[in-house]
Amino acid sequence: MEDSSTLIDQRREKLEEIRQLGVDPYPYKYSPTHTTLEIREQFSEVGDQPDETKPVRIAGRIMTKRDHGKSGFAHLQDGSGRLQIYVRQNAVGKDAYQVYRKLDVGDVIGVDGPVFRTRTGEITVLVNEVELLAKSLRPPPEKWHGLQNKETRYRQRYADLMMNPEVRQVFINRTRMIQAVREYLNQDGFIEVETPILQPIYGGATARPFTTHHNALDMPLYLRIANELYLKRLIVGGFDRVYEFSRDFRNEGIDHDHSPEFTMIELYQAYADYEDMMCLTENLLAHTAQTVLGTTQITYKGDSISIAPPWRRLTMVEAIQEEAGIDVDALTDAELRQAVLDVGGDLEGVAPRGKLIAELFEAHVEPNLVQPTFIYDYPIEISPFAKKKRGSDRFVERFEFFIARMEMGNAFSELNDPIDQRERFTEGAKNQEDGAEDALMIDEDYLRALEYGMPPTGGLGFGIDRLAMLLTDQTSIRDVILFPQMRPERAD
RNA sequence: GGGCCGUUAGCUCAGUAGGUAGAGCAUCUGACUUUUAAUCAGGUGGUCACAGGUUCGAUUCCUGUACGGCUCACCA
Repeated sequence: MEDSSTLIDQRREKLEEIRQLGVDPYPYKYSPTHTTLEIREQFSEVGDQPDETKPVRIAGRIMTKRDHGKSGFAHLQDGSGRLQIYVRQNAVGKDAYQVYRKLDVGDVIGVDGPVFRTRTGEITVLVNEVELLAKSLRPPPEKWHGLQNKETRYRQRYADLMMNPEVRQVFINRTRMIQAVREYLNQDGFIEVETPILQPIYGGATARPFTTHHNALDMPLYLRIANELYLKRLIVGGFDRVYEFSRDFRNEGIDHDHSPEFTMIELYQAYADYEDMMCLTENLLAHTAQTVLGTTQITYKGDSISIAPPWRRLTMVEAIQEEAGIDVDALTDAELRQAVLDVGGDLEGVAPRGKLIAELFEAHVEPNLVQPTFIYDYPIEISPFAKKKRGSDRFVERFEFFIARMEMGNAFSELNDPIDQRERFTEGAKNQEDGAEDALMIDEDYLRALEYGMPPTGGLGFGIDRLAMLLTDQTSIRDVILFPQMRPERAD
């Protein structure tokens, strides 16, 4: 990172000059009275005469600077926006003005003075005192185009955020979205909990984990791929409604909607089933969109989408019938295999019927699900933690919901029969003999918990990052994660 | 993993049908006390991602590497 630059050299020289003038370029504190936004609001009626009896103090980064001899304009940017300041030599004094002239775009300063409106109508602080709060040594990106280069934007998110207000808004909306979800669940009697990220046995999903090692215990540990099984232990323990925003880690590919480190929310509600979860899902997301965006009508990649309940609901079998005209129940195993081959599916090993059905669904239906849609009743073979559908041995009470062609979340009537659960584990663990790293690990402690008895429970999980993408109209998951994972830069 | 594309000044980008490069902004010097992409005058700034090859000569053509983007496949 030691890239020599004359621009940086110049700023270091200025830093020394400022010190020579007796100014500390890195003081300890400043006490603003207002944010720039508060000034905009409180002084919206201000006239062209500054009211010296109502001085304000604001602090922020110099984003533009226009010097005019013995006066100058600049824009300060703080967390709430930008505001213009006007610095005049005969207001701040000659010495202070000398220091001000040495300041650069990028420097953080505090100013004190009254508010007025300039000839062109812009609300402006007429500065009586300037204080340098932090000297910037690295020149910021260009003021007009901002920072465009995607690689730099991801690697130096700080520069991206300071230059690109729309990026900042994406992340503010992400946070507000999380707050809206939390608020809704808290009001609905849910308790937010924290469960282990380091897990001795990973479970609750199928994915390859990140592996680490605990020295003192001398044992392997895994970064969680899901927190499902811990939350259900809490249901056994008597927390009837729990949720957790869970940073999960999956050692898989990276693309526009997959990140090795991502955020899910999982929630569990005792005495509920998957239909209750459908209602909760659509109401929760509608509330969230309404809170963050003020509407349930959103636009994503040019598609107009309504989040308002009720959402379309259809079973996986119905969906395949509708979109592909294929009645999977009428097909023999061989015909089903052929149907999968027809859509370019791969049939490694002995694919059970349920997997074939899911393949057909993914190929024919998933790409068409733009409006919010619940797809329910999944094949049992791909759903080891879901309870069998009432009256069926082949399907389970599970749904996933899709919006804008993205798989957003997953829910079940949770399997609470410990004997059935053990069989599902055993079935799933068979994959491990094939060396599959994402095979199910038998979690004996979880089975023990179920043996104590878990009430009937509805569970739901959905991807926070994907929801953030949807609500902020971003096409890549990296654009809703502040510091996306990147390969290291080459050391020069 | 495959395919396509990109990497040129601090930033945003041109460009060289092979003869070592330009603009705008930023920066520096000077002028300027209501500007706002301030203006005016004059300057500085680049191993053209990295390494090989072809060539009298490569930033340009070829090959490889690194990093990134888009996309297809896979996993969520």
